[in-house]
Amino acid sequence: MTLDETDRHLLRAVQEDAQLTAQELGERLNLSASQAGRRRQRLEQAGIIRGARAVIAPEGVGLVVQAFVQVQMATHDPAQVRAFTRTIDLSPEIVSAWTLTGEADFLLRVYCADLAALHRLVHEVILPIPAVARVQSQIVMDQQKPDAPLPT
Amino acid sequence: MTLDETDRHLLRAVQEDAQLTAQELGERLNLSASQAGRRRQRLEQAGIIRGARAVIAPEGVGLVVQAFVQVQMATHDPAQVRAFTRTIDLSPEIVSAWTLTGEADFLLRVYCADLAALHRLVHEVILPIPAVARVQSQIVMDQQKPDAPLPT
DNA sequence: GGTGAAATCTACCTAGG
DNA sequence: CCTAGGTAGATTTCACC
Repeated sequence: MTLDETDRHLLRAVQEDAQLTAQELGERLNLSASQAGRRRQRLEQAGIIRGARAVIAPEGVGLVVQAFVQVQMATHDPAQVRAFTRTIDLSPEIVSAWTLTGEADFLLRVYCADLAALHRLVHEVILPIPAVARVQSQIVMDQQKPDAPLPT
Repeated sequence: MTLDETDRHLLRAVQEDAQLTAQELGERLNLSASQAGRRRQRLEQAGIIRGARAVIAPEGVGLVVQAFVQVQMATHDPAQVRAFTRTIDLSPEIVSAWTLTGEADFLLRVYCADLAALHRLVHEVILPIPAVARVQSQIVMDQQKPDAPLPT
């Protein structure tokens, strides 16, 4: 699918606010409401706009500790790694997990109620998994740039 | 503000899909549409629901390389660091940036069109900044757990 | 690009604990 | 008195022109 400059502008707009009406979107793009709505719908059907997520204030729900946890595996044996990815799936504090190139095999993004909860997650949940060799957690002190739109 | 179990259930639901109608939300929560809408509105006004963002498929807009870039600073002098944070703000490929405890001072999340673009960002944009001492970038191979709702 | 029917939101109202 | 459910007018969407 080919995107023109107006499409890219639309994608930036809905990433900042998914609740814009077709009317408001049209004003930003210098389009009529019907054209703006039509373009948005086309991008949804093409799978480029995947959906919309509400943004929650973590402090509002008592999650004051954010951290990134790097995990190095002792083995790459699929059966062993599977026990680890299962734990990822089942731990609600782990909201995102990526496999990375380089020395750290996994990067986890976690939200906890307090430092003790983070400590428990690392030492009682992640480290005891046989496939895990080493864990390093870094606490987020400040978010300098908060989730900007993708560079389209 | 105090949240009951229904509020937490609502927050999980709108994080998965912010476009749910009050009707649909009510069905999931065993509430009438009017009550579901009222609760959502209350959580918005309390600032717990901050808004909604569209989720874009990165590949759909030609961004096939995702990476995390760790940056260690040579100095903590505010004026020097400022030049770095300004670059963060001005670089569209850098979508998120956090300051962390531990050896790496900043963690950047970046999206690029290709490996060459990532290489240029690191070597021609970030590394030349005087305040920057060391940069290590790790490319995302796979997203194991994709942005789950916050554990509420 | 515009229009109208259908659906949605939201402010207001009523009932029950 | 406070919370839940229902209703009607205004707003938004979307298929069609």
